[in-house]
Amino acid sequence: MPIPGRTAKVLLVDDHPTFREGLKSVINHLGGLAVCAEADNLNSAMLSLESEAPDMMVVDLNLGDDSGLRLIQQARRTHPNLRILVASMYEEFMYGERAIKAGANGYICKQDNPEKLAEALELVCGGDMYISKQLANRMLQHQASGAPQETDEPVNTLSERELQIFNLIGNGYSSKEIAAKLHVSPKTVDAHREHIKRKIGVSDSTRLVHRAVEWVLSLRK
Amino acid sequence: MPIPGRTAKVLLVDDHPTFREGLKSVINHLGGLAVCAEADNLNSAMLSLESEAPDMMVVDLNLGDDSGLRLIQQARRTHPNLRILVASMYEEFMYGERAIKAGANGYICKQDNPEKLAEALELVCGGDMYISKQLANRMLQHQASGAPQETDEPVNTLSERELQIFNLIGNGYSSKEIAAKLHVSPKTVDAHREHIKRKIGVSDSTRLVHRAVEWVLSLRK
DNA sequence: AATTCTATGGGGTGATTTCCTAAATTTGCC
DNA sequence: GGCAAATTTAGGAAATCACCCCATAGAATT
Repeated sequence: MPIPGRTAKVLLVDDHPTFREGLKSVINHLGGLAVCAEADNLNSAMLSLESEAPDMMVVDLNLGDDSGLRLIQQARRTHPNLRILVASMYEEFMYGERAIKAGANGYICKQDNPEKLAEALELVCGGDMYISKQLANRMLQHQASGAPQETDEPVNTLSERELQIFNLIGNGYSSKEIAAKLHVSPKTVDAHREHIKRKIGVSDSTRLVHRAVEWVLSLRK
Repeated sequence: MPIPGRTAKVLLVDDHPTFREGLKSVINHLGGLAVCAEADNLNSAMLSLESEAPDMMVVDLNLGDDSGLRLIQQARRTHPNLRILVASMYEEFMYGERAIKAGANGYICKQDNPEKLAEALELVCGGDMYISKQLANRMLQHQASGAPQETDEPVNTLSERELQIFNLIGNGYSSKEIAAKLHVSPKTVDAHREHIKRKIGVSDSTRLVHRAVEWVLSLRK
């Protein structure tokens, strides 16, 4: 019984109508929850938040143009008590931390079965967080290691030099090339890379490149 | 009335249970069709083809390890009369031609609305093809010119396995992770990476990741 | 003045990449 | 059917890189 005394209203935000259909089916069989509106992009989701005043939002991170994280940030700012559950097709370790920092209350994968989805829905609707132990631990470690965990994108905490290198990585340059370009030792670039990795919270260099490219491409649009 | 005189049996193959739920909902409201089995990977799908003898299969291309195309090929070989409809999260022009060549009878996007899905289901189940005019034209042109499409992106010259790995790289997975996902040696993945690099013309692994991420992000419209 | 942050790099170990090679399988073609 | 080409698989060796700890010096902050 997530919201005492009445049925909780849920807004679905996903750009796949058939997936929304499935979500609706699961939610309506759950009891205590009812879908009150649907949206397939950031703007119509924000409008529905105003007009329908839902208690909870289930949101995909990839709304065609990747605006899921921004939607979470905006919704969290304007609706502090809204419960937000992320349903992403990507594994938790890829987007989980960013989603939680943006203001989500829980994260599940679309690959998860309906039982897990139901569990997450009930917990998040009841006001609890729903994240895996692994992610919780990872976030605690990042917290403990002094990572400046603002609601901001971690990119903003990079120093100028680090941002410059992050940008070059995102444009496809190797460490050696960056070193040559900046007239410093490859070891220096290496050190910067390590710092960047710690700041944005990735564990290996494959994902550093991935993030960097993602970021660079997000600037071009 | 797709199959005269009786209800057509449909097998759903998708690794997102909630999406399957949505598909089921649409299909069961359609009349003339009924879901007889579900699967979330290549092997269990092939087993269901044997045990349930469905008339039709609705299949996602990205079954966790991206084995959808291979499933279509195998299913087409062993079940020549099976109707196969692809429901992919990627737009038709990216995977459509590959899917049809592998043996599919139709292709829709998960972003399409249930009406279009219903239309595709009925047409394909009735024995027709369901592809857009654009794709049909493109395939005819390729057929006519005979030559491998030089004007196309080099990505299209990748073999199926190579494309699968390219895609996983673009989603941020390391070679080791890909090897585990595909149940092959990391050395094999490395070899594929080398081949891919040669085909798309990049010299080092940083740029390979860069191109892969770029490509994957370009798939999300 | 002390501390933290930033930029710069060294050193060493183990993992990864790269290159070469090669077998089994599949595919395409005549 | 059968041969050639491409694909998929993977091993070994050498080169490279990632990733850990560490150090120095200047700048910024407190």
